[in-house]
Amino acid sequence: MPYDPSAFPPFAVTVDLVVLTVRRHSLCALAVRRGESPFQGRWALPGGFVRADEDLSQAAARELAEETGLRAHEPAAPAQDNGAHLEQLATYGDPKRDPRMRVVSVAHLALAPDLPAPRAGGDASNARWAPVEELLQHGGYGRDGEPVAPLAFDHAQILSDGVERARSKIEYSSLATAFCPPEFTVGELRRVYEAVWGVALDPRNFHRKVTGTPGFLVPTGGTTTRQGGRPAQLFRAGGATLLNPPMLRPEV
Amino acid sequence: MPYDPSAFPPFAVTVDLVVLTVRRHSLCALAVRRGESPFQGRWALPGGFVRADEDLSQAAARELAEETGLRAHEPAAPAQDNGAHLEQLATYGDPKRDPRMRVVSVAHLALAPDLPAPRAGGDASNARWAPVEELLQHGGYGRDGEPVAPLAFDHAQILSDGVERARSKIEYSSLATAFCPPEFTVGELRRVYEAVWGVALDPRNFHRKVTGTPGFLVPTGGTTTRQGGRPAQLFRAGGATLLNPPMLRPEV
DNA sequence: GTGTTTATCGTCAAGCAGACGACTATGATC
DNA sequence: GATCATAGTCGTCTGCTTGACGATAAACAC
Repeated sequence: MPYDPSAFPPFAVTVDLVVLTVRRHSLCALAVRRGESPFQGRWALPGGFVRADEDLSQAAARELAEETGLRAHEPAAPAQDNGAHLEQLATYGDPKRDPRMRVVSVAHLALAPDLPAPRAGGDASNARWAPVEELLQHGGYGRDGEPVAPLAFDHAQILSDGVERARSKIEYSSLATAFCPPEFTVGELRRVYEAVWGVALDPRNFHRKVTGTPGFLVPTGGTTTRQGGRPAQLFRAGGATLLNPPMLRPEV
Repeated sequence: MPYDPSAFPPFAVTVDLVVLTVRRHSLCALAVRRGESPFQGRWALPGGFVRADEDLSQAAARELAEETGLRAHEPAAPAQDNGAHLEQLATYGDPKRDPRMRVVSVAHLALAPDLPAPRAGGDASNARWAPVEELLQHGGYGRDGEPVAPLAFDHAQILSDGVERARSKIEYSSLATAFCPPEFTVGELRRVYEAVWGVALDPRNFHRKVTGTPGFLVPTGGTTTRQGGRPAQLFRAGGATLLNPPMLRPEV
């Protein structure tokens, strides 16, 4: 049976990125300022159209590289290099989500270690790392007193879903190491959990949990004092990707 | 800036459904036989094009109703009525996944109680409930000796992802009740877990766990002997949607 | 009545988590 | 150099949850 173009309505397909990192003890997301209508001048999640010959994950990795310079590695591969974790999040297709046309957006979630400065096509003033609470509180004010308008389109919903995915996934997987540099200390990993969950964790119990889980952390032999205080052992992420039993998120 | 149709390539967007139920102590999925090329005569997951004015979840609910007659309720709503649980699963967009054209499919996962007979547009011979292992083992043979060809398109991958989602989600949520009728016994719920996980669970420990979790099960006051043996209390699903601590899936 | 089936309650030991004391090793400050 | 602050690491104790499993209860089949 030949292909009948009239049998289906045409859609534009985009990828949007929730890029999360931990900066100054708080969970931050990458936001870019829109240069075009609609929502011109408003902050939005980075993203763009999927090309005709591209897979969705390829498109997400390309957008991630364009916005941050990060290479992505697939969920299967371990976080050995300095690339970012990238996984599909969810797809958003409300008919009215883009006033111009029918757009279906496949959102992806990227987790990266603390990065230098963002770049959006070389224009730093149009991209920034912002604490997720700041991006999600509609009508509040940012650190510099600038009024924070709601994110463009349905990006607040997407960001919220991405944050929730990250919060729940570090419970039962070793994904939190994606926020860390290749070598890190137990304390640095704990501060990642504390920033993502917004809670304080007991350093002693945390240390016992992560070092007692086989395959989670592999000591590299080195130590560091970059956090001050007593030198801490350096670890790499081990091969284990699933934490069983999971890390328990304290009740809030 | 006006809308420029040349700025993006057009896609067809479909929804595919992984409809799971528990029948005769085994996890089964709904499969339909394709009447058209490509993959004519092969089994596939039910699905169809998203209409021009439809949201993705609306399209999934419409397809579900067309194939099974089930009404869907959103994840937020409790499973009070006899509808099915429906949630978005993942999106598949490999450029070559459909040989005819560029199709992005937003797969959804539906969980339903054991149903009468399937109907695919009224044609029962072209729809069936099949154990998921049977649908996933490429080149095996079904119960009736009929050779089982691999599912069409990338539907084996989609089904596999849906089964894995269901298996993991009943660990930490009350989702297993979606496989049960509105009123059910602890034993029936246990057999759901056993079928989905493919393991045997201790009836006594299971009973202690589910009845000891506040808000998980609400006794209706009634009893039943439909399973034989001593009459069992009937329960409805309680308001709790998250199980904390989770039900532990035994190592296999 | 006896046996079978399923449901439900109880017991016990092992393991894990939360609370928290104690000690160690560095840099900063006086 | 002594003292202090900071951060890391090792233990201890208690309570809760789990897994294994014994025992009892209430139906049906014969």
